[in-house]
Amino acid sequence: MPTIKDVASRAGVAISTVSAVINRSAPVSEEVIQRVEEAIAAIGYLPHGAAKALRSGDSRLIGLILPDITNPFFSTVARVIETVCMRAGYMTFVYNTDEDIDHEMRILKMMRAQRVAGLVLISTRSDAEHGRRLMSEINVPTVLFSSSVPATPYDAVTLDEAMASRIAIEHLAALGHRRIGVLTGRPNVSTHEERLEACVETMRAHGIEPSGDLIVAANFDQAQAFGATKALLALPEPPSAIFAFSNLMMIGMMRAVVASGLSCPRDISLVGIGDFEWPEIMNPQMTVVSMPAAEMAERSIEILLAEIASKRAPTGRRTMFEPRLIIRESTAAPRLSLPA
Amino acid sequence: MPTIKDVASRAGVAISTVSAVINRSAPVSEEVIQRVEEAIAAIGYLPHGAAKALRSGDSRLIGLILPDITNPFFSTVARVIETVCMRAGYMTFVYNTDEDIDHEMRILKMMRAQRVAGLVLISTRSDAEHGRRLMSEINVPTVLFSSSVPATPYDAVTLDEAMASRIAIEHLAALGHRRIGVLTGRPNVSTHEERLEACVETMRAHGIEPSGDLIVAANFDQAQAFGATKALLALPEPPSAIFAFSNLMMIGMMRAVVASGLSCPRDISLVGIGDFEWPEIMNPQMTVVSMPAAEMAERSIEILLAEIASKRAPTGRRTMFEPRLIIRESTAAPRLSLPA
DNA sequence: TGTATTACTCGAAACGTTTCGTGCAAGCGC
DNA sequence: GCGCTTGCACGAAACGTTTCGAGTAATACA
Repeated sequence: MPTIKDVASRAGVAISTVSAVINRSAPVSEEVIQRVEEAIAAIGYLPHGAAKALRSGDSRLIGLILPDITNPFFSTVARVIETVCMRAGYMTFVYNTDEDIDHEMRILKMMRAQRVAGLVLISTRSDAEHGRRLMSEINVPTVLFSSSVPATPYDAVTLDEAMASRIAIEHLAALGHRRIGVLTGRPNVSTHEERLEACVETMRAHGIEPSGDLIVAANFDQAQAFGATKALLALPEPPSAIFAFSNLMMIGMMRAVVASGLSCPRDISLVGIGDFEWPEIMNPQMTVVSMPAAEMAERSIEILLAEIASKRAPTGRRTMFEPRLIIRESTAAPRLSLPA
Repeated sequence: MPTIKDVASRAGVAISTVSAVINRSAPVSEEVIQRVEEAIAAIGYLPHGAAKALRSGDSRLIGLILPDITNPFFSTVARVIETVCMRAGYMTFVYNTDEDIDHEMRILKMMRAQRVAGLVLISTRSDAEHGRRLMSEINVPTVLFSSSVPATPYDAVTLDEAMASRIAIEHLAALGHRRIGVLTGRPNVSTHEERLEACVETMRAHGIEPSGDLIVAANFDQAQAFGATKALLALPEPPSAIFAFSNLMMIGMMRAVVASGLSCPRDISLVGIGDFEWPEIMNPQMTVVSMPAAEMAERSIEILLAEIASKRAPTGRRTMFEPRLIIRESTAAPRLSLPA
């Protein structure tokens, strides 16, 4: 591959002059610019990214760490971030953690080895201990996405998680449901904790005493949600509605309802957090709490790029977005309401 | 950030010795290895990727270029490739072309600037002219995925496209369909060309003369498939079945059927190429020609890594995988068959 | 007309590694 | 006891850039 040296000698100028015209970092005469650009085109020169990064100390690389790109929510996040980064002259590394904390740390290490200029991190845990580990492993501007980690100075972009639970439970309560099942995520994850707390609060506010039997952790996982839903449905007194904390768990619920020979919403109402791109092809069309994925992604990368550009310390601010309840077909009044 | 120099001075050895223990590239006494490893751990040293790449001439980077990571087919491809690469000590860049040929070339350029060691490319076009452009732009081992480009020396991993069309059309013909619509992709794409040719052949083999009215290009696109399907349905003599060349177009078809107030498979049968992860939550469950996405991805990256490792020229071989017809609910016998 | 300024170009150092030739001591065969 | 190999450690060069101080010619100012 040709180097800047080849360009220089072909154009009959010094290496530093070529650099100046490429980066427009110093005044160069029109005539020399011409010659250099011709030389570049003629030999097909492309600056060597690693050499540039090494010398300038700026990798122009950004890392995105998320649970699973296969999840449509995360893939749209990735697309948005990639697009914005490219426009700003950054390339992106996208890596999957599979919600495995050790793997997350391993990926963080790889990113650090690449000297990424910044990180958007959808972390798998959000307790203080993990926060400390993160702090020791991360030495670049970082924004947390869809989770907030205490004891940590990073900016965060999240949903208003409490509101998400509240509008879902209120919808169900308004329909007349009293026995409401909840498929939650996993302890030490802020989305889990905050949504769960708001669920309980909202139920109590509506005179429903949350029952431990009906609130089950399903790890944000489709298969676990399937199993948990079947178990819930097999209870002597099954819930008349179930609320799930993720889009994948919603799918698990629906599969379980089908597999149990029941029908939604006739036998059971279903709501979840996270929308689907083509609701009309689903059976039934799901009532969901939808989150503005693209807007959130855009905001997070904007915050990150601003922090990188300004070289300012993070503010530790949390930017929240509002979820929206979309009522479709999967929720209805309970079939027969038992006397309270 | 600490450098190898800091490690060296803390361990009381030369820089080259540190390098030798890190890379196990030369014999080092057990005692010195100890000291060096302690020093590394103590100061939290991580080799500088760009410096390594620059000096060694090996970026340990692999590029994956695909149409749209948001498409579940491609996101599973990306996951597989990322996983295999990481295991082999490579990092991956994943970029979306949006099926825009100029954007594809731009991304190729970025990849070249990063001096990626290899490329798996799901190209947007596959005519000879594009092949020539590719050849001039690509100077690293490359495997083409899901497309084959003539006049090009690259290895390719694809579906047996002819078989995909054949089994779909044969299924429809066996059910008794005579007026079969086809939603194709876009000219100059090998998946389009090969599938279309096989469609026509198979129809003729079954005594069905393909009609130009019923074969419409929808660009592999969901929205265009929606429109095309509505148009097909509004024909004076609408088809009794439609076959689409992609999973997204299948969704477009189903939406169009719903929007037209019709019912599948009662009023029309629908088949497509590409499966969905949770067919049972769809209405109706789709009959599809499924392709082994993960296996294909795995094979392609294996071929690429082998080519990189062996430093051998590509063989130009095409590895084909067999599609499989999965019959579910969206196909049935035509409602009333007109006399031929 | 002399001097300060500007516009341009250049050469060399530096970024953090790997690689290679060299040196040195110990062990070996004869 | 001598020369050879072997095992280990070292120093310096090189990878392809950017950056910076310095040099030169032309222009502007007084």
